[in-house]
Amino acid sequence: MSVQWRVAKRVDPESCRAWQLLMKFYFVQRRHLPEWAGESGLSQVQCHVLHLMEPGRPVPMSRLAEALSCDASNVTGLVDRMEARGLLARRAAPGDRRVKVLELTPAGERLRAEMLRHMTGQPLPLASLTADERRALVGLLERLVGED
Amino acid sequence: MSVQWRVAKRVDPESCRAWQLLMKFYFVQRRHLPEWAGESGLSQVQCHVLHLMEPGRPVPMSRLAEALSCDASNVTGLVDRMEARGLLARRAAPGDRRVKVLELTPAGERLRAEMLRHMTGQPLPLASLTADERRALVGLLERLVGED
DNA sequence: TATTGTTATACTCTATAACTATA
DNA sequence: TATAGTTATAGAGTATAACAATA
Repeated sequence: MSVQWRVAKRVDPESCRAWQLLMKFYFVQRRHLPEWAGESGLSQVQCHVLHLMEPGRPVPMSRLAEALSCDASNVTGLVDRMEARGLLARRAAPGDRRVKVLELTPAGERLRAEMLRHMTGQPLPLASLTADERRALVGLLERLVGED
Repeated sequence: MSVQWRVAKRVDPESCRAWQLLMKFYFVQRRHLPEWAGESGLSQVQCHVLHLMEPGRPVPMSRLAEALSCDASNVTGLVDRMEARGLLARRAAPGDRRVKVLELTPAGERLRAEMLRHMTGQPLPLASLTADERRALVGLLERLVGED
């Protein structure tokens, strides 16, 4: 870890400020996550699962563990509880009898849609931006978060 | 909840897209939070506490519960564990003998600085933006997340 | 009376290690 | 042998209710 290396890693002030604000945004959102769950009592990780599970797109358990950056044994219990609540279901995967894929139930799809509705509009004052500014923000975020 | 109300709440496509991307950003960051904790094994909520606790600024327990949107009884256990790890300390508050204020220890300050360093630069490709774009992003985020 | 923080309790989240079934 | 998922276990996070000390 030489001086040269540290100099090479030095970033400009705008990037530092941008990162400060992105971190702050993350924690502001984290604080308001209970509101997104609404009356349903979803936990943070359950909100994350619901966000990841798109209707009509089965997801193997192992892929969920990867997407959550958590251990596979964790996913077992998590899916147990969400399945017991009727939000999703395990199904056999064609081609490999070891894997189980997850699908949203109709109730799960409804709750997911409700959560997404709760998330949009709170708590940031997006309306305070002009139409041009919103377009610029979308363009920048597309570059950062990507399309996938 | 009349039809008029629902029409009044309708938002433009740019705002919808912006919200989709902001939500995605949140969950992308959430996934990478274990990396921010580095070798220290900090949990998500402990990272949140460290982010909130600025060196030299004592915080009452009740204010921490409010900032985390969680119950006061939760804060008791959380602070117990972080205090046991030597990251922060309870102190009596002048003027009101009911309240206890929290302060970072030197070890807590060091770990906080290390966490902030880990957070900046990962996992978003901020370097892919031009200097002008970074300035624009900072300006928009300042408006959204505010200064506080 | 109201507020700050704690305790007791119960449930959820999380990782580690050992295991089964399948590839 | 390696991989997908489960079980057992232990510790951390979380809310509810009841409580003590203070305002």
